[in-house]
Amino acid sequence: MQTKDITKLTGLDRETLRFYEKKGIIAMPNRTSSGYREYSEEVIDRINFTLMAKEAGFTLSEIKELLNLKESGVSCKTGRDMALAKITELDERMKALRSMKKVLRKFVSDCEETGGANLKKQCHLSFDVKKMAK
Amino acid sequence: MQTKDITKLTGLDRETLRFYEKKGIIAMPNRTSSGYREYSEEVIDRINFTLMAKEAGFTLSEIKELLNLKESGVSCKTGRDMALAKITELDERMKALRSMKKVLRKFVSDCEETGGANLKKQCHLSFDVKKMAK
DNA sequence: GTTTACCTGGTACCATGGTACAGGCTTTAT
DNA sequence: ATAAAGCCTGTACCATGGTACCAGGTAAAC
Repeated sequence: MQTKDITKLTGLDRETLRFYEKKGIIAMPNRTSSGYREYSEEVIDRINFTLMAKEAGFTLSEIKELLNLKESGVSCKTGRDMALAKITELDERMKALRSMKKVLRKFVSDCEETGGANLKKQCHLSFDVKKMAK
Repeated sequence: MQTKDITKLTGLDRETLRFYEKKGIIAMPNRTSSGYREYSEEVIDRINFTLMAKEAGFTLSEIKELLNLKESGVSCKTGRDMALAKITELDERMKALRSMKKVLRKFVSDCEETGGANLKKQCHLSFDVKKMAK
């Protein structure tokens, strides 16, 4: 598979692909005799993982670390501990997502009650996070 | 309340506070006769909201937009639609968090089965997102 | 056999979200 | 009254995560 195929399958563009290669997210692929990159299927999974992890709020260097756990020769216990720490982070982030969603839903329902009046009058986002978190 | 008080209550430092002011996240506060900033309580809520929204994956300019919905004179319907769009984004993001968590938990349990062997041997993160999403 | 699409490396540029001075005034503590 | 702590504006700098362009080589289609 060549660059073009990967861009089609992942939605990433050529430049981003090269950028991820430089950052160690994807391995340096084999080359054809003329120097073109020849990717294996595996890269697709790595990229999909990367996109998901990014959406989940991880940075590229965290993602790289996770992707390379296998090759890094780190002990199983260390790897496990890292994963557990990431899970804790995810739980924190989920809490924020839920609070945020609650705030937005409240806003939407306030809006609907006014039946289209100007926002100034009745609807407003409550920023009192402590109250909303309850 | 002065700068110092706000930094104590929010954990943000002075520079970041000024940065948020410049970005329109927090309003330009009143000043004492000597030019010192004098904040009202409201700013605390705005900052807490901002921190939560950031954790939930929103950018500062999205956060600004949300915080200023009230003052922006936008119609209720428009505001409502914006909020609904954000909720959809949050749902997408939550899906990514859940997939990610599943991947990490699988990894942890693989690790535990090996009883401390080297990572290379038995544990590995599955990057096959499609498979994991099931 | 040439046009067109695609690839190469290299470098420069961009926005976002801060962080770090510098140089100077104000307030508080000793 | 003088030092330390705090605040002011302004500018410069930083990392992250890309994006865009350049000059040229390659490959496929017509």
